[in-house]
Amino acid sequence: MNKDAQYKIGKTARLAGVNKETIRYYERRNLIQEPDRMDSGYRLFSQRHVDQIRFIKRAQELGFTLSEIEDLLNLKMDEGTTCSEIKREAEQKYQDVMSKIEDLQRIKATLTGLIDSCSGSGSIGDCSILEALDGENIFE
Amino acid sequence: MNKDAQYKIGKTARLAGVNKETIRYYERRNLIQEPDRMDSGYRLFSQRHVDQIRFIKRAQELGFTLSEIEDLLNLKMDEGTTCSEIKREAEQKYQDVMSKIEDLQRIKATLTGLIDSCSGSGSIGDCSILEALDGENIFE
DNA sequence: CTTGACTCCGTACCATGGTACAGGCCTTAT
DNA sequence: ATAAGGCCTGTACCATGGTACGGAGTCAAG
Repeated sequence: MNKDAQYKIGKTARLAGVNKETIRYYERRNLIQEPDRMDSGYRLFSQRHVDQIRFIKRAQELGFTLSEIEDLLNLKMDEGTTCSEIKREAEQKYQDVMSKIEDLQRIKATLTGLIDSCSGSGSIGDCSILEALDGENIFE
Repeated sequence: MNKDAQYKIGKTARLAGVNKETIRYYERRNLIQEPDRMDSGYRLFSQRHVDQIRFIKRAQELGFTLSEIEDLLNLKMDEGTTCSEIKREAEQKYQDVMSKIEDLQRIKATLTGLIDSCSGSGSIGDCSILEALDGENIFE
């Protein structure tokens, strides 16, 4: 378990739980540091790279886009960054998530209304769901 | 207000509240019937087309993708479709929306936890948000 | 030393929902 | 009759987050 172990891309991908192509893609997008190279040109990644890829994956699970994660990583690397800057990013993302939830709640309410209005029997000539979608009054 | 009025694409786009290119795109995707054509090749749309484009837009606002809307339109056109089939689609979409909401609720809770854990002062060396993203234990 | 597995790079492609030309023809108002 | 504006097609491009492929070079185990 050498701290300075170097992994080729396949092993790195397995350790980080992603596809090899994803790693190359992250490298192109500058989401990870350029790896060392063997004489042959093979990439050599360190444990830090693996950790960073996992960081990216976790941030994605929290709804951050890769661009936002890039910003986050830049903040993370910068000695001058304060904790409050990071917190502000998290709070911004919290607001984003909240507003997505609100959008979906409205959609859900509309769907509930449509579903309740539909008897579920008969032909589509009388379907109140289609009528509502045809009309102007869905979001009243 | 002739029921059989025929509009060229620009007017149709204004009436339906979309971009001209969007109409052509919907036509390519078979989301609207092929319009009549003038001798010159100009498309001539009817009020029915306008209504259909609005139908599509409203269904989109409810979270249906264009592929799903295509299915919905096929059901709508088919005389043999029953109201319960339409209702089933709506219920399926309701489930989709619910599960998106649930995902976002979990994300929101995680973000809340991270934000609360962060004092907001100090340098990033001590930032509990970054620590959590570095660690394994974000989701509990 | 051979052979299979691995890696390289560049490019193209996937889905999603459009938008933006370019070059040329058509319509409409004056 | 002419000019401005609208419309045609085909193709390329936008963002997002990757995945796939081909042809060539490399590594490692037996």
